[in-house]
Amino acid sequence: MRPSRSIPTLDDVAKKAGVSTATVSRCLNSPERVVQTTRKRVMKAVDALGYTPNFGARVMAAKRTFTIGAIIPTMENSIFARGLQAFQEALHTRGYTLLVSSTAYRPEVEEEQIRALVARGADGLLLIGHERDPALYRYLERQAVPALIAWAYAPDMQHPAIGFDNRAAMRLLAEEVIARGHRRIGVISATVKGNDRASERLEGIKDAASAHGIPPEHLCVIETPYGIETGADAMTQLMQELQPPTAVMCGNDVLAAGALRAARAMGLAVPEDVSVTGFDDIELARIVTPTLTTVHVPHREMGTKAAIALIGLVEGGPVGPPVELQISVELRESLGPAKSA
Amino acid sequence: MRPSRSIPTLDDVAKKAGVSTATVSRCLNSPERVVQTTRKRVMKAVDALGYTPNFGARVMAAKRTFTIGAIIPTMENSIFARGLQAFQEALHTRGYTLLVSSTAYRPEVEEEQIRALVARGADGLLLIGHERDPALYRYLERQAVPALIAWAYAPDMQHPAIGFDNRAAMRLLAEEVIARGHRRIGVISATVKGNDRASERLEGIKDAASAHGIPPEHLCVIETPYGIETGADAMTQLMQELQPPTAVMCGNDVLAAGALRAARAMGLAVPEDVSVTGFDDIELARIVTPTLTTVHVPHREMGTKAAIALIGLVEGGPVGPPVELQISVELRESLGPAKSA
DNA sequence: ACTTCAAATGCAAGCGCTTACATTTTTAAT
DNA sequence: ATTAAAAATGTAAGCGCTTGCATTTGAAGT
Repeated sequence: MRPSRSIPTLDDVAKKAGVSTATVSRCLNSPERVVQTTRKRVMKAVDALGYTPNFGARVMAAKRTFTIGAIIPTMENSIFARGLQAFQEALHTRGYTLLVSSTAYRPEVEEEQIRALVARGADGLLLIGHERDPALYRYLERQAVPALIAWAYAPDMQHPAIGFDNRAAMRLLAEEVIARGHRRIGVISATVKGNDRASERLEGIKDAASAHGIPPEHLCVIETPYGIETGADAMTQLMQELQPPTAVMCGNDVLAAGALRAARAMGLAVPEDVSVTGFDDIELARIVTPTLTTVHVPHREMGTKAAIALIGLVEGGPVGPPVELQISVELRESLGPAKSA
Repeated sequence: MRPSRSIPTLDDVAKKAGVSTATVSRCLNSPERVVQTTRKRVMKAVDALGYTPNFGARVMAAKRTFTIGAIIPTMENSIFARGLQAFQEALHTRGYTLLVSSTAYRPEVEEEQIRALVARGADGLLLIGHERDPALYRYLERQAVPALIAWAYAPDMQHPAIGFDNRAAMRLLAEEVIARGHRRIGVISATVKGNDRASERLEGIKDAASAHGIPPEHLCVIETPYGIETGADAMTQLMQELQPPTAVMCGNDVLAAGALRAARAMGLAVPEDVSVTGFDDIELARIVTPTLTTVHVPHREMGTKAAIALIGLVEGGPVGPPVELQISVELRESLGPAKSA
């Protein structure tokens, strides 16, 4: 739809500067290969015309875009934001540009976005979690676009990855909860389908429960989409049971924030009447009242390392083993001893 | 760096299907122009080869990308996230893809990102706020890339825009504060330089102050970068003055959340000892304790309308006047009457 | 069977850029 | 001065795709 009038091309610049297009191209891409005087002349022409190289043409000719794509489930909250920001910064200092798309947790949208980014010549991709259609991995391989998986880790993963063991992390937290005497534990989990992080976290809780003689099926699990509202609703429901739990473990901090709000609305004191835990340690966790006991994830570190690793792959480096990041349990106010029955 | 081996091209598909490249191209872009039987054959070849059109080549030949770029100051918090999500959804249903970049509030990065997106063939751009180097606007015009400005509104704006009047909105809120008897008002503003939203909000407070006989220079203004920590620090500083303010107005909800935390840390009750207000009404505002009095901005509406407007521009529609969205003051717990001296 | 015309397909010219290779200019050594 | 080597620049061949125009095919009408 753009008027073809006026957008200057390499040719225009070349003409204006009285050189060949090759020289202009070299001025832009490897300045050291053209002598000062000509370079100056060319640059002046570039400025005068307000020339910007046409990216499509450039990609086509050069096969390289210095663009990395990231596809995340959502931008609506800070879970990925922090890590992504670090990722972007690290890329930027290394001369790469980041393009982000989000999928609203819908696999078919993810596929679409992956294709869009690949088609746009992304040199590499950052993907969240490892659970997706194998055909997609085959596609990426075929297109020779390296993809790095973040926010997930398992020692036996097929693909380059950087993350942490969601299951073990949540288990660690659950151990803390159980150690404080909680036996009736409610769980508010994010939707498990197509979300390996959510399902692994849930498993982690079950692991701890089994280990301490609590039959996993005694856990009262509510699965709900992402959000503060949904977290609050789930909490309300949990606490209305005949035998309400003494502790509610949430799949992430956002759900936990909702749970906290619901507890307050119901006149329940946290942690006196009921304990609540989260996961991710986003800023929210320190702001809510009471402050939230949660699992701390080194988001920024993950983002930075992901950038370095991905650039390594893009530039032809070898595929290293999955990288596991250390998490830690942050004990804060929202977790207390179980209320004696 | 991709091995040239194997990535299938239009030609490969054409050969495999025994037709010309033109026919394959038509199959992909205007299927109705090719007869069923051939189309099937071609599609089979496409699938068999795992063919994806090369975007660069496509752009170059067709001049149209169905891609919209958005450049936002930060992804680290939900201020833009909510609106952006709506923006993306609206674009998606209309067949456009959204690519996002962030600038960390640095103008030179913004310029870079704008160029990157334009070069990548973005059909249109979403920009936040109107304050930027005029040369950039000229550049966009020259490249014939329509840009829509969001999160800002002023009746006399030169460019297509959708947003709200930050100054008037903040003034409205300030009136409420003053109406409750506050005369010593502290202000925690985001960095004003290069950020018209921040400076207009500040002006809004001054407007209200002047109107009620409070000399604007009596306002105690602290300017600080974005963040919860910085907000908390500013609050601490403010409350240590000899004559601490009875109300602290913050430039956005995130700063206000920090202020609230600092108040608690200092043993100050909100709003009994000091009132606090925010701006934006992000989810945070309802979660903090006490809940935050703030200005509600219709983020999702803004995102959706921005998408529609921008697509209109991209598809050659006329440039409408700036659109003003209605905001409202949300009175919640954090604002109370001034503590009598 | 023989036009006529529309529908389907093929041909080939770019789109704007990079880069191998060829050519010219400069530098330095004899 | 003369010449070889190095440095700077130019030439032109694609990169993979779309699309105007030419050609072929097929259906319909006589």
